[in-house]
Amino acid sequence: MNPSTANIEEAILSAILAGRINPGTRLGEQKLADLFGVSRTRVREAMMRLETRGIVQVSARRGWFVIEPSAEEAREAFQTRRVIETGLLQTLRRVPPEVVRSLKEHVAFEREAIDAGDVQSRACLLGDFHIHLADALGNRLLTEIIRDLTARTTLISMLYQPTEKAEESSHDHGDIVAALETGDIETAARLMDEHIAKVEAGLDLTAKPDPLAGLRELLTPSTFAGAPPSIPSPNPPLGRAPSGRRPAAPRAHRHSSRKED
Amino acid sequence: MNPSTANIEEAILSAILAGRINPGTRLGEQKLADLFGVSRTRVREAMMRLETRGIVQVSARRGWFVIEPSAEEAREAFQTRRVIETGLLQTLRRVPPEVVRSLKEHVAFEREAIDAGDVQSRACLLGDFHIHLADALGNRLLTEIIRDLTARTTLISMLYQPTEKAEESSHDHGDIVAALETGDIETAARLMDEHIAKVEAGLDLTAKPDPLAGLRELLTPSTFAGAPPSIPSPNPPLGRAPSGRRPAAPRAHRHSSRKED
DNA sequence: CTTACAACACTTGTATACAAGTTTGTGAGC
DNA sequence: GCTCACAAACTTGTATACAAGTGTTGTAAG
Repeated sequence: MNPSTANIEEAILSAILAGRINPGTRLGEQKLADLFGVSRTRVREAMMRLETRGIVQVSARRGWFVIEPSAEEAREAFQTRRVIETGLLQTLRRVPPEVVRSLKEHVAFEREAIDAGDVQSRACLLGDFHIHLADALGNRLLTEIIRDLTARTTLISMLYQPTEKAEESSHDHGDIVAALETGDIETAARLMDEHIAKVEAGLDLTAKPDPLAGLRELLTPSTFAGAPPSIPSPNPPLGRAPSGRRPAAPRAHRHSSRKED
Repeated sequence: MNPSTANIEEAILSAILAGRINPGTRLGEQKLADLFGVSRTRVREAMMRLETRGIVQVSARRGWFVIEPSAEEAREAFQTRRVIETGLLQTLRRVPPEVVRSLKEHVAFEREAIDAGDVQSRACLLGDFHIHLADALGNRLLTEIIRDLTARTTLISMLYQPTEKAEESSHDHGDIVAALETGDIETAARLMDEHIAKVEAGLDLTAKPDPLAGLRELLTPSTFAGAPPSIPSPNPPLGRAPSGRRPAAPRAHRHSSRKED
């Protein structure tokens, strides 16, 4: 089968929603072209579409990178989600019983994944809850918008969230569904607002994302004996670059390895 | 200067927001490339970006067309706007005085354009009101979303609106601003909901958009003697001024479906 | 040992050529 | 006169070649 640009787009987006692709990841055109068995042209199309959806960014002649939202952009994304999702709930006059059932089922799946410790499924399901909720309105346009926003906030969480609070989120989801079941839309909207605000508050937006995070992650887990004694450690809050942020290069600048022994 | 893809994108989008480009207009790659003095590649990029934003659609090997939303899609677009814009207002806790002043000024401009009979400015300003309002939050992401949605509903209005009710819309805008000025956010949100609902209700979504509208429009205004006796005109008269300017794509070339006779 | 510099490999940006499909125009046959 | 078949013109789809930068690395001077 010959993957279309939509396939490529979708593959990347769902990988992001599932948390398999980190923010800042470089997505080389040629690599992707080889991977999907098409020419660069198609990959480029997909990347440009993803760029207009706010998922990736291009750095001129350096490559395509999964976005690394700044603190300001993170705030905007969460505010946008609060605006849209509370507005959505308030528009929902009544929730059909089968939708409630479907949502309850979804929350049950969340719990399952959490209990099983399945990190991948867990992240995917937690984001999917909001998409499913949007589906309740049956508005494809709105669902699409929320889907893109969810991808964005998922990436933000990966950048700034010190610890995942999956259980708490799932609990919130359960409360929202419960309110919907009793028909108390107003409460559901309030709970949603608080839920999103809570997720945002759980982030550490003051901490500049570590430009070496990718490398560090690649190196630390391999705890075999031959590894260097200690990676310098997640540094204390270092001063932020004053003028503009550079799209973090995935590879280290140069290893001025002054290791002290 | 060499127009970038963003320039092309923006040129087309603002032409749509200003009502200079009708839904269904064909946008040929080569024509646009010649017009902007670039190769097809750049035009293609711009079109694909606009496609992901829901502004144009491609019909395989036939061309790019400005979207002609179906009745169902129209409903979705208006519902989405209601959800987002009421949500936005409710998020707005207080409105800074200078924003209120700016909005009042904007409404004054609307009135001016309406009184002057400037159809082009009028349509542009009426849509721009909502974009300005979104600006009040200072959330660029949300503003961008609303901008795209406004483009979409502008096109829908061109397709389905039998008569423009510019004065009424501008009046509604004034009421909303007045409510904001007194700090009565709740009322502002309600007014906005009613306003958008009213605009939607003013459409005739039951009427299938005339696939020959473009052609008919091009032919009817020329009321010279030698013209064919009468264009069949299956629909009640649509009174759109010819405004003999030529759009970006000179040919309004429609895919003619089967005609009833 | 550090630093400056130049060459190199690699990536995206853009145009162009050709393939594939659609619409339009033309003429033969009835 | 009308319909149908077929060819020509035109349009988008896709790949490829080359141009233009960017970051890295090797090397030599201080």
